[in-house]
Amino acid sequence: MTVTERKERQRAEREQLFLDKAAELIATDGILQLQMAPLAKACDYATGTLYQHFSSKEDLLVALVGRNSCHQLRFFQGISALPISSREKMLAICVAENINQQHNPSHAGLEQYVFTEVVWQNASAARRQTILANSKPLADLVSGIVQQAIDNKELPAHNCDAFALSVAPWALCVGSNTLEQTEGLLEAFGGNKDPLQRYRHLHMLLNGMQWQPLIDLNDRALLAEQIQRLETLLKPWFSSCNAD
Amino acid sequence: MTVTERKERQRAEREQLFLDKAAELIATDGILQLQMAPLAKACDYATGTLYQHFSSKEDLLVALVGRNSCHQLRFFQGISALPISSREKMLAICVAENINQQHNPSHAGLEQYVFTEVVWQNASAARRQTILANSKPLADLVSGIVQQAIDNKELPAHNCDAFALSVAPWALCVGSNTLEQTEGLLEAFGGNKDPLQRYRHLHMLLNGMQWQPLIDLNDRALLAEQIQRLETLLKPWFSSCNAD
DNA sequence: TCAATTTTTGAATTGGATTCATAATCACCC
DNA sequence: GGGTGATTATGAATCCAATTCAAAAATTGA
Repeated sequence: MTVTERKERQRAEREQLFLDKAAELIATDGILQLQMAPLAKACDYATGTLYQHFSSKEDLLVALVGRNSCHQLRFFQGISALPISSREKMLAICVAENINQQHNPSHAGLEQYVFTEVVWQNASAARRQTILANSKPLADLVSGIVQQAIDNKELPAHNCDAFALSVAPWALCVGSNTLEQTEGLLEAFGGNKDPLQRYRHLHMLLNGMQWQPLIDLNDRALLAEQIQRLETLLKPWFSSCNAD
Repeated sequence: MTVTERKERQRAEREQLFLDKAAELIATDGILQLQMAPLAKACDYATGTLYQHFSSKEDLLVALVGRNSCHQLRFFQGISALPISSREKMLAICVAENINQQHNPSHAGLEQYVFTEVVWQNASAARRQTILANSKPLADLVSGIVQQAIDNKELPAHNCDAFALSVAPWALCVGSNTLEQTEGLLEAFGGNKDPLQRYRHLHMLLNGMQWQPLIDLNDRALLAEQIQRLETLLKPWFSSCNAD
């Protein structure tokens, strides 16, 4: 059925167009300002057409986050293959997320918003299913790094499976994002302006997991150098992942 | 001005009524279903009256979270005074948050929602200011526990101030909540049904911070016993804090 | 008791998401 | 090439709930 295939492809292309434009509008005006009718108009389609792709505005937002996680997957796969220690890979994942957020500042806020009950429940079940399925390889990849560390005896299993262990750094990253994202929060409590702080905290956690090699938490220069090195390593690769 | 005072008091009482009823409606029907007009009606006031207290629906939601953090403060102050080690106090804070969430399941979701850009920016600046000011003593209290640990040489300062250190467990708790909150997320990746997992992760972090006494992460029975003990200790105190 | 002032009221307005009857396009067949 | 039924796109109309605001009610002070 070559006709059906073509239609399907065109449909998929249009969906990408909608998502591209939505991302663009969000980047310039903020999530708050995103409206369905103007978005459709900006893509030269009618409002109704937009609704043939997304069952609701929330559904579109979830789709947007889902697409980003596909990009992240390729990016993260590259990290997994890097010739660095398993512990550094885990750190690199975190650095990668940060690069991604610097490249697209509204994304962090969008992600936080999308996993909110209000938005999540208003997206279609199919869309939720899709984003979970898309994210699975990502979670597996991180679990894989943990498993590798366990197999290499760099990390004791602590009676947990690799996924359960991988949740700890994941939660820490998510939490750090949330706190930094909320405007005025950290400032109101005690001026946290150090962008390396989250990495210091992550290292604390990794040390606590006994993930070898342990690092000296007092050595700020070492941490700065390490993050600098990872960023330099990752940024070109990030650009190449986003070039298509 | 006794007249002005009385008016002010009545106004404050009405505000509490609105908040109580809103919490009740959210608890039964979910955040999604909360509507301003029915809420006002349920309190036997006109819609417009509601808007004399809250500049928008988002403003009301932020107020709701703010009020809860006042309750938490008294609860946490009790913890701070408990005759247990500083490390256990930090753990107890986390347990306390969980008790609070079990007692009021919609609260975790609400909190996540409220600190979202979309909601946060739609609340009035005054309200944001209030919640930050209300939360400050809470943050100070936690920082105080950290400081106490440093002073007692139970915790090395790692070149950071107490607040910066306290952000690490805070972020981990926030992140754990977010992940658990998102329906289907952890289930889709690898069945995490262990309610103690978050505490195990916290202990990993605290071990990594070198917060004495270090605990054996493999000893599940010990962890279960410790959490059990803290819950038993905290629950009566929680009830007495919510009894007024 | 009355007039000025403050507060409350809830119907009307508004903004924007979503729908759906109609029009256009397409795929297929003669 | 044109006719036909099926599929898809359109955007004005609908709907829903947040928000406003002119009028009514209550309060205050004289």
